[in-house]
Amino acid sequence: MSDFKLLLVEDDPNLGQILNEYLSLKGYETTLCSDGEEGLKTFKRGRFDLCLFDIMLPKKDGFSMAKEIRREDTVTPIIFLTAKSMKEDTIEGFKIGGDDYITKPFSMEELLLRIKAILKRTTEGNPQVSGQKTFEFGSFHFDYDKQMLSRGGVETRLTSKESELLRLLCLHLNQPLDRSVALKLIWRDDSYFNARSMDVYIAKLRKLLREDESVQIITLHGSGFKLIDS
Amino acid sequence: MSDFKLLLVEDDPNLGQILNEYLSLKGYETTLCSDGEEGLKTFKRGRFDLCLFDIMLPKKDGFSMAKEIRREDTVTPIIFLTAKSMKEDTIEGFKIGGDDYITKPFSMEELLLRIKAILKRTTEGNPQVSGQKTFEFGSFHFDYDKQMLSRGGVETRLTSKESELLRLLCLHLNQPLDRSVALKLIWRDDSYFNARSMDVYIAKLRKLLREDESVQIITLHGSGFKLIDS
DNA sequence: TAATTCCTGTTAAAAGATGTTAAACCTTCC
DNA sequence: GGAAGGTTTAACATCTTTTAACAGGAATTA
Repeated sequence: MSDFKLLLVEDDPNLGQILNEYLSLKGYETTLCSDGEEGLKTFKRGRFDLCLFDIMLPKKDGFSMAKEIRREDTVTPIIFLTAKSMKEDTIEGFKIGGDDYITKPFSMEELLLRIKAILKRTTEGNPQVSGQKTFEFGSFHFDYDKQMLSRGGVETRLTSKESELLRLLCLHLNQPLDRSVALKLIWRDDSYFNARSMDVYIAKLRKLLREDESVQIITLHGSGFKLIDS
Repeated sequence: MSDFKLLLVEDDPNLGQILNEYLSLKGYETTLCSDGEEGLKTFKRGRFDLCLFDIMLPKKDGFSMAKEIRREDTVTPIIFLTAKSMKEDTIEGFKIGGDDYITKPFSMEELLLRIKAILKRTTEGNPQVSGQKTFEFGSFHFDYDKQMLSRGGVETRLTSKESELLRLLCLHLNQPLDRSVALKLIWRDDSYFNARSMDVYIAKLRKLLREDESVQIITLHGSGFKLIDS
């Protein structure tokens, strides 16, 4: 039970409904609004831990809402739901103070991970919410913050991309990790070249993990990978 | 002792002098400039928590100054000192991102309250402008105001840029500090050369922090740095 | 099963970003 | 004007990430 309150503003009734149900299922208390003015009113009335704003909205768009909110409140994180066509730098301008964005179409899992990451960040220093930063699998110990993989006293420094990918695999230990989820979370975009880049990193990780036979990265052809620890 | 730095730009020498003295008395560190160009130059050179700009000024008016500043810095609040005759809606346009205005004649107390309110709002929970002045990490103690880093009785005097950067890293301890965020806040401009300058300072800090193994500055390739304390 | 196509594995080279040091440049203070 | 200290620029080294190229598998279709 996470007990976090989310404000979701999305005009597409189908998507809004689905997101609302999914997030409720995941333990968040979600309030759904279907246009900008209603969203803003709702925001001002209640207290929310995080906002999810579609950008194109009736009456008042997501950016305008954010701008108004930021006059009073520089803390509450806002995630924008954007169409892929959106210029990156348009959005960049709004990435001040913990804001983030996610491009449509996105998977539920992707959104959830993003929400978790942000809430973790903003609640940090709060001992009861300790995020997972270290992982154990096989005979390995992996410290995501330090970007360090160690085994039997031997430490290997990882690069940022290696760390990011290994972290995602660890979070899904013995479970499938979807290609496009990983690509969007780490590379921010699921494109052909990024996909090939990811394959290169899978190869690198495999080489590193070769030390321990009980650990492997399995290929799920056409869908993704799975880190298994037997 | 509030320890906030204010930039006051006012061409009327009498008013400027009085405000300067009054605000200093109230515990603010005030810098007074008498025209727009000087004000802008001073702003770019130092780090201020709040600006007080007269609108009618020699060389460059207050609005133009604000406009130039907002290109680089969307954070630092600005209060305009306006003549009563000024059209309200002219000013409204500039009330973006925490800006405010106050019409002449005003009482000192009124201004003080306005300043307090804004500083309170912008400092609260906002890591980038948090008023935290001393930091502990690993076996280090860092005093931002004194620009002093100490460890086991050994004190090292830091330069201002070193201090600014270390402060930002400390404010984001164990969290990513974005390159462009740091550049905009410290160098006021995210350009190629400033970025290289920042890299030089990262190297300097790393050398200083090398004393304690449990503390490191991790590179987040393509995005920034992270000060970790394990 | 053969042929085709798509997807992944692997390696190396290219491109890009950062690390590091030293010299050049700028201020400030005598 | 010169010295001292701080900051930026330049140059080169190194590391990280992406792109390219080719080799194999896996799935699909006939």
